[in-house]
Amino acid sequence: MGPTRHDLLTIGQLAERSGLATSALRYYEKLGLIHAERTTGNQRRFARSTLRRVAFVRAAQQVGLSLDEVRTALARLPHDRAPSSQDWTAVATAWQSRIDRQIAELQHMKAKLTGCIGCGCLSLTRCALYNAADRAAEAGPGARYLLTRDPASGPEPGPREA
Amino acid sequence: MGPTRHDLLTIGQLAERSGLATSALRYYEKLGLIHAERTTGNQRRFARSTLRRVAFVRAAQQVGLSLDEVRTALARLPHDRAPSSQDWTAVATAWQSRIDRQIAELQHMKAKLTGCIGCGCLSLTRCALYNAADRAAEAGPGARYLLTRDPASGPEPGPREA
DNA sequence: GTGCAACCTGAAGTCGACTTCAAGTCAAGC
DNA sequence: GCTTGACTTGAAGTCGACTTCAGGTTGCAC
Repeated sequence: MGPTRHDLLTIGQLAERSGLATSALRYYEKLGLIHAERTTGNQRRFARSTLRRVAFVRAAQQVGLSLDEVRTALARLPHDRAPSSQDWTAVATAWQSRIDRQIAELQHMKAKLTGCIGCGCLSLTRCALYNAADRAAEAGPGARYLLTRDPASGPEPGPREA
Repeated sequence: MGPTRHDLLTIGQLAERSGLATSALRYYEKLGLIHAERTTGNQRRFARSTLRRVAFVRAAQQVGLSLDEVRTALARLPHDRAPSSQDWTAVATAWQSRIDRQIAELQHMKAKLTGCIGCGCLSLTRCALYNAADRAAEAGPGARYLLTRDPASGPEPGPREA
């Protein structure tokens, strides 16, 4: 099954080449992330550039963006032609700082764990991990990947150990 | 509202002290993550140690564990008494390597972005980012945080640029 | 002994990112 | 021109981690 005709891909071909399911691609189209022309018989035909767009979406997801955020990011790139180096640099640096934040949070967490291994405590009053988890959890449900430490969460009346 | 009586906490008190909603605590109980005794009138009363247990759950979630995995992890710790230093060290080191993996993936992604900024390409054939995203996305739906690059995904018949 | 906040239950709803399903239509190779 | 696989649609289902709701009960201060 080589490419059937000129530059337009069927949804099946796009799926195969992008590694996504056709259902996902339809979903993306509904969200406005990608666009398809239609044959007289109402079947989708995707421009080859859609492959690039889809890849962009997946990459953005890996960085932690929601599809809604991806839509915004895509809106900033030129509509359906190749983005310039500048366009791309802006996006990529934004993503990098996002990644940096995520890494920083992970390292913070790791440092806490190290401390806890040292002390072996799991002490309610002393353990940094507890104080980390304590109030650190209002990031809502759903696709949280790694969130939120919340320093200085006010002095609690010290409880006895359990 | 000081602690009303001895060492048992109502669900409201536990909620306040742990920073979780009562609904979440009931949910945790249903999953078997925490345990409550009951008054004659069927109201929950939590041991003080539950606070520790809840903190453990939240900390584990931050590391990226699902509640189901947390249940497993909790099962490895002594039932409702303070875990020993050894118990804890085992868990914490496991978590650390998890964190390390996550960090590594993020750094991998970041490196790719840096490369892409350099080349400014968004080239279908050359850009590492595309090849990363290309087949990297079968981690199922839901709380994926940062996943999966999939090296060596077979040579595709090189497409022209879009 | 009464008022009311806090508690109880099970069922259903929510969110994001999809997948699955049913029932029908299109494209193209023979 | 017919068959068959790829496509179409909208609606509903899934998953994890909860929240919200409705309708009823308990605990405790006054």
